[in-house]
Amino acid sequence: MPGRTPRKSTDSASAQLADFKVGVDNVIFSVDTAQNRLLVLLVMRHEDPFVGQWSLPGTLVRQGESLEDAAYRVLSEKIRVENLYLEQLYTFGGPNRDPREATHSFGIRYLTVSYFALVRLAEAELIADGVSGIAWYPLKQVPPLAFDHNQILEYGYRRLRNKLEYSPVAFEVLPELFTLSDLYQLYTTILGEFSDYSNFRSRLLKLGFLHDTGVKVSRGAGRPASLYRFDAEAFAPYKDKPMVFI
Amino acid sequence: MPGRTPRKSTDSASAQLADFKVGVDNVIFSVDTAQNRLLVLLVMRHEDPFVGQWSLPGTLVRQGESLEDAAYRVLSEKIRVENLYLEQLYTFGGPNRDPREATHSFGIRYLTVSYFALVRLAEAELIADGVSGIAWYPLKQVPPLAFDHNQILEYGYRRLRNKLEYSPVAFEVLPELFTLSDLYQLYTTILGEFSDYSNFRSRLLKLGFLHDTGVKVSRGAGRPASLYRFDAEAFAPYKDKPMVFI
DNA sequence: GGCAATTTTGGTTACTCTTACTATAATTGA
DNA sequence: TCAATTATAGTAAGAGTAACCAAAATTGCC
Repeated sequence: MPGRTPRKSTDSASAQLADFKVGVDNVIFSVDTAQNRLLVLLVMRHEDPFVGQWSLPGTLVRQGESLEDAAYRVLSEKIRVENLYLEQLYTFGGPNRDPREATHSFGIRYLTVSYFALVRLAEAELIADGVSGIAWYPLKQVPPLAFDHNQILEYGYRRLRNKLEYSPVAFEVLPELFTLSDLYQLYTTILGEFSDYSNFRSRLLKLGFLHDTGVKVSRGAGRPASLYRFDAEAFAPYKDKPMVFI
Repeated sequence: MPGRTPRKSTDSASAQLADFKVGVDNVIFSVDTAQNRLLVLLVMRHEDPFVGQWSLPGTLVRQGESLEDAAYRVLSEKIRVENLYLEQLYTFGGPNRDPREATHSFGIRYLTVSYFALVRLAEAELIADGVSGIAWYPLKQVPPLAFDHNQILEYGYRRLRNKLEYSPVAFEVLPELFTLSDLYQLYTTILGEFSDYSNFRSRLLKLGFLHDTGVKVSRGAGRPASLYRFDAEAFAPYKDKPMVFI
């Protein structure tokens, strides 16, 4: 398209195109039902930019590798996990978001595609190799992170709050068996106070996708609670419907 | 981190990293209230891969340019528009999604960050420069597109349907002044039958963010309808609340 | 063992919202 | 002027919600 680009440059566009390295960074959440805390997985950096600082687990994308493959690869390098929920979050690609852009060769940009993941704490075994620091951090205690990772984390947390309201992601982070109180605590710690416990119970139970196993557990004082299990099949009718789990 | 990469390769990671060109592609929706059709903006390709085929308006990202800037740049090259809603949609970056990866130099990958935009038809003047084909296509009549753009479009359409249910994006595509029937038609053409018109009216009106201008318009037979205006301030209380506009 | 505190569970009641439907008003076209 | 059409208004039954309350089953302490 000759003669119409509104910028300070020639029309042979390739002259001014940016070259990119592409990374993926994972925001991996879990919950500690015992202590009732939302956790996020962080890793210590051992390489050049931001050495010694905590960061989201990420990697650069390799030749022939899809973005999602790369996301799974980092994950599998850090934790051994049975089930996990993974979805793409947001892409950060502005100039100057990575210090390597300035130091390295000429004009390379660093773009990152962030992914959002949920895992069950009990099923996620951290891979400690002696060298790399890796830890579940309570969200409230997350330190300043490398790169723009605090921003990415904030983005992931927003996504978590949204998804919690109208999709059954709660059951991706809760243990396989959980009490209704666990479920309620999860909602309140993430969304804040939002409903009476008693009403929450009856609403959820009426929907019919929580099955009472009959097993009772006692945690400290009080009447023992029933352990429930999420029934994905029974949930199916609500899939893709605009339903709100307040 | 020496000695732990589970792949067929050396540890000096940079050897196997992919190099990327990054593009943005816009899924731009509007509605024709007269004919009651959902429209998407397509452009004819004049360059090498997929010459002569329709595609989403897109471009490659330039040096120093942010992703969003690039999205706005394409947009402003194609249409002159007063207001517009723009948000990032999804990033497609798998290998082999662009034929140039095979033909061009060694190992370059093409990644695209897609954006989702809504504009008012009356306020969007298409920029015809004699050369480039550009057109509003009714969604149902979209032909096979270049690259994986049909997939991106499908993704954008899904986003539109979702957003329509719990956010006031309808007022981004409707004209400034609209009748309640316009609004209802928009919802039904995009979401399908979902509610009685009478109930839809009273529900929306009770929420209090639609202001009756008092002006009446007559379109063919039937009683003239009032023109309404969306009041963003009055809507504010519902912002970020899990409210469904079914 | 008994009692208080605690937590789960199962309600009740008033109120709001939704749904399905009916009726009336104001226009156009024949 | 009348029929068709579209907008607007309202109503009644039923479903769902919110704010409570009470009983049941445990722990911990005396």
